[in-house]
Amino acid sequence: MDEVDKDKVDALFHALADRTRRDILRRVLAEEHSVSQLAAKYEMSFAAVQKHVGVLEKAGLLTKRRSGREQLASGDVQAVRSVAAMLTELEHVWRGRIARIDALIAAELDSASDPPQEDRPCP
Amino acid sequence: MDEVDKDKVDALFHALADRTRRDILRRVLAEEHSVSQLAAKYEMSFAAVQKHVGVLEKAGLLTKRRSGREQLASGDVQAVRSVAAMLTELEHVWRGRIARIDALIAAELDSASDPPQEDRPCP
DNA sequence: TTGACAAACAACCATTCGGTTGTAGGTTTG
DNA sequence: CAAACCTACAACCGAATGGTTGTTTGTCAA
Repeated sequence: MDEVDKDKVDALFHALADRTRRDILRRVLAEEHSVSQLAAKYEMSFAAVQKHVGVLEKAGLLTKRRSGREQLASGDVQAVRSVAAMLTELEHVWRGRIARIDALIAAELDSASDPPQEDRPCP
Repeated sequence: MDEVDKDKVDALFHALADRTRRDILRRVLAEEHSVSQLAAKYEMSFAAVQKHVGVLEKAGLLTKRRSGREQLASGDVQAVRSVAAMLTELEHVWRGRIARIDALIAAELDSASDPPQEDRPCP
């Protein structure tokens, strides 16, 4: 994976690592909102919400479009999917481990049913 | 959602928002590793890697088990799945928006094929 | 028993983060 | 035009983050 890609992934997860930003993302995925509309929903300054929107935008999780004097934010489901895909890939890594463990167990069972071997004078 | 849950989610995404931690998680999902084994893979101090492992552990993304003088870390795929599930839920929110838009369009097409209405003296 | 290795933990430092206030510019509306 | 509104942005502040070094404790091996 490229350095730039890693920066992108860092930005995506970091953007999602704040509850206010996750809430904003949920709203703009469900419907377009102006920054003011969003700011009205939270007990913090307009500038703070504006910054959160900026972080989500830089991460690519949301896009803005101008409409008169308002800036309308809309969630980008593709970016959300790309994050989900990374986690799925991690799950595949785990599946590989389980597959290897299963193979080991199978090999052990096999050898247990094998004909007696020369180095087994134990009992 | 509970406050404690939000703390948990914050911790999960924050833990994933660092490339070194994502790499560590990939390794321990594929196979158990001692902290020393992990530390050997990165160009940073043992203590730094130890901290990263600690962050992943607190987030619930990995568990440690003692073996002699080593501490073996193993990835928890359930935690990874829970994060993926949250993103899927976000995608569902977006689907709801699309469904509503489709409904609107359908309604508009319907009214276009409706019999002429009283307030349409335009042409 | 004495080293050598693995881990935990504390203290410190520079940077980033999440929040604030204040100022300035573009757009509607009266 | 003037007033109100929406947004952008800079400067600042306390807290958290990611890294370092150093010390301590527990475990294995010679």
